[in-house]
Amino acid sequence: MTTAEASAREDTRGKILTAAFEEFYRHGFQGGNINHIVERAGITKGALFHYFAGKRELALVVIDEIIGPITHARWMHPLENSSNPLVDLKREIRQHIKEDVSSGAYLQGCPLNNIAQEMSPLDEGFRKRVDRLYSDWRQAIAIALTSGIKGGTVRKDISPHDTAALVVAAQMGIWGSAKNSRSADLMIEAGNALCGYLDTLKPASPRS
Amino acid sequence: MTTAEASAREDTRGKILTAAFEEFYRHGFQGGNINHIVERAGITKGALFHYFAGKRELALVVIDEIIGPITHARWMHPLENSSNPLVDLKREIRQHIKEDVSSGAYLQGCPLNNIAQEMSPLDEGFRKRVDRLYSDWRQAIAIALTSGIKGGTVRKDISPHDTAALVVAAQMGIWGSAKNSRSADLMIEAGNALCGYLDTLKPASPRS
Amino acid sequence: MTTAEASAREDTRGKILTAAFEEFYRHGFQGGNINHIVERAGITKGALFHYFAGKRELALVVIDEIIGPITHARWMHPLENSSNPLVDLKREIRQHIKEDVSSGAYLQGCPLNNIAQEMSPLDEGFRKRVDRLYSDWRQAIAIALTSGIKGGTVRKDISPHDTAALVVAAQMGIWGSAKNSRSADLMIEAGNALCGYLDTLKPASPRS
Amino acid sequence: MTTAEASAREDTRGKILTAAFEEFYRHGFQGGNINHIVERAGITKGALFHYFAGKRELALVVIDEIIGPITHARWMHPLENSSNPLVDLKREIRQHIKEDVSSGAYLQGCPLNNIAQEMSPLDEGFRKRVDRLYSDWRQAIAIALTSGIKGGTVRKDISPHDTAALVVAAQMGIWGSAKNSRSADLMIEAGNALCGYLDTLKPASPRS
DNA sequence: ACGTGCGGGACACCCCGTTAGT
DNA sequence: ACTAACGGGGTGTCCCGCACGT
Repeated sequence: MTTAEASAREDTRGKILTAAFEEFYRHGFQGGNINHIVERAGITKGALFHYFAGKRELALVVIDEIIGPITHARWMHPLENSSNPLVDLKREIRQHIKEDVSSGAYLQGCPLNNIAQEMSPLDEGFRKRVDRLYSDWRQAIAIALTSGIKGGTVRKDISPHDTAALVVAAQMGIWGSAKNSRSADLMIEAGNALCGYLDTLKPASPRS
Repeated sequence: MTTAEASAREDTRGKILTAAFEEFYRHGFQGGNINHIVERAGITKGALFHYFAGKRELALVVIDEIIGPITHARWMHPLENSSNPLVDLKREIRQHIKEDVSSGAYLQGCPLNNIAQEMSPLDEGFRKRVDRLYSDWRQAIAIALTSGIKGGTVRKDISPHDTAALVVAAQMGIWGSAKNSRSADLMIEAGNALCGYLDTLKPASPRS
Repeated sequence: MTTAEASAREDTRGKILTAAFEEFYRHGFQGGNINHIVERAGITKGALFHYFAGKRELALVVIDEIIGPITHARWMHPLENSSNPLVDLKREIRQHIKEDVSSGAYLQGCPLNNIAQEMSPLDEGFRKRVDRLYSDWRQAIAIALTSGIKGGTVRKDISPHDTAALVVAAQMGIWGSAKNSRSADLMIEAGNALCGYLDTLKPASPRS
Repeated sequence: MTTAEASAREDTRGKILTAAFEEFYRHGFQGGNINHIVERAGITKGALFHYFAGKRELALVVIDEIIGPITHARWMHPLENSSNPLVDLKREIRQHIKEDVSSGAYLQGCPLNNIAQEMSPLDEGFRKRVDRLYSDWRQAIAIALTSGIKGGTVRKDISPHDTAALVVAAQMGIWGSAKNSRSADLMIEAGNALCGYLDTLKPASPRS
């Protein structure tokens, strides 16, 4: 295969994935329409079927190749080798809120959470892939908190494992709340409260 | 209309609503099947369309008459006239986790959140009803916290409004996390962390 | 339900079955087209789906309610209480050949055999229903032959069981041959030979 | 073209034909799937369409080059220059039943008859090729019987033409019956009866 | 108040064939 | 000779809602 063909292939495949991500993000998996995907990608059903075995398989690849990398990039990479996880977590949170508010993404919800809530109880294939991402995310936070405890930037009496579970859950809930309420303010306010919570995890300052 | 007729009417209507709640809870609104509802309710489609204008209207009534009352009973009533909101909130949370773990409800997610995540961006009618419930819930917590501040059982330097938003969001996220992971442990651990957060809202003990 | 409704129901159901029989007879089950059936029956797909769960189930009912009764009426009933099975069998064979030749049915083959050859190896549900009809047919012949042996109109040294199997097989093959060759003559000639075979089953005349 | 090239060509073509025969034998022509053929042959669709104009043409070549030669070898060649056609026919029949029972081929039916029953009324190209094979077969038997009459091994008062038609039809029907019933016994029993029929074609022994 | 036959349409699937390339 | 991306359409499924009945 030539380079041109390979890139054409990746191009078409990528267009399908992008269009599928958009469609499923907007209408959910069950509500998503294959014809819309085909139209938006500017291809035909034959091409789609050539690359993906069906709607379900397409959605699973969207999770693996679109949603997964985004989640890693946004939530996990910034915490790697963090010396002060509380600061880094707060920066992440504020950064993500700022972006979602200005882009309007807060109105559509978290792509990962959307698909999770819809499909987890219905399809084990979806559930496993989504759960892996959330597990990784929780673990990344727990590791950062543990290293923060060692480095003295985090209180020693908290459970990194439980705390990580709460932080992830809170962010799922915050984005979901903002979506339901169509309220950027709500996102900001709850975000502030979450940052306030993270502040309580700092070691008691020696003298105050 | 006689009393017997009226109660027969309520009986049929109630059976439809119960069956519809079950169906939408399990498969979502878009994935829910009217024929299944009809079968489970032991009635016919004619009866369903006699009482409800369509699938959408049926689901809206389910929110109003089934999910709404449950939410009020579980989350809002226990906080009314609370003298110590932190204690009451923690009791609520632990109670709900215990129930959901033993009933297996943690596997299906929160009925309100499920429908919220699926339908809020797609249909304004759904969104408004769901948002009203969440708003009420947040307000109930905020009022309780405010009264706690006045009563000296809650720190004075926190924002009841923001805190309420976080508490509600956290619980949305916790139940959703447990659903995705099929893990009761995760629900318990994140619940513990949430209770730990609530403990940080207590006024600094006079001497420490 | 009123009589009018019931008969309307039977009417629609019957129209679908008749149209389906025609379609499957002409194009086979796999090649048969549901849209053609709907058009020919003058109904809609909704009505078809109301009465039958799908293409497969429709075809199975066609076997039970159309092909089965025809087969019984043509091949089995005339042999009941036969005192001279060889004569009755030959009359059946000649009668059926005459009818098929004049109606042109010899060009389309035997409805039962068509569906049998196509679907038996692919679907156990089809196979069982078809096999039951052929079994009944063979048994009807075997019983008649046995009773002919007792009555002295059939040779005592033949196996009614094996002979019945051959007679049925021969008729399957004769109709099939005529279909392939588009030749009424072939059907007549092979039918003559089959009648000749039946003649050899007569007891040796006492003196000759 | 070199010898190596030619043989490579024949190799690919042959693999396609073998795979196509298998597929059409199992699922019929209409139910047969080109992708399965391509996969089983270990080639690509491009190669298939390079050698054959389409699904239909492929199937026609399968008849000509696979099914036809098999039929000739099994049914016609053994009868050439037969001095005692009844003995040779019976040997053929018993041999073929033994083989089909032990190989399980009785469950799949006769490849020629399968395609004949499915496609003869739908496509004249199929019909003509299939009919030619059956005609040849009938003629081979008729010629052998005629020569048997001349040689004194067959009764003089039978019609070789009609008898040949019945013998071929009976074998079509026997194999078909066994396929429908999934019964090797049925094949054997009907085969016995057919051999019994052939025995009646022997000239009456001078005195007994 | 409630049953039932039925309308009409959309949706996912999947499949045969072509064409630009090497 | 052979490849692989791709075209385009037909097919079965199935579902929501209506229009009558009684």
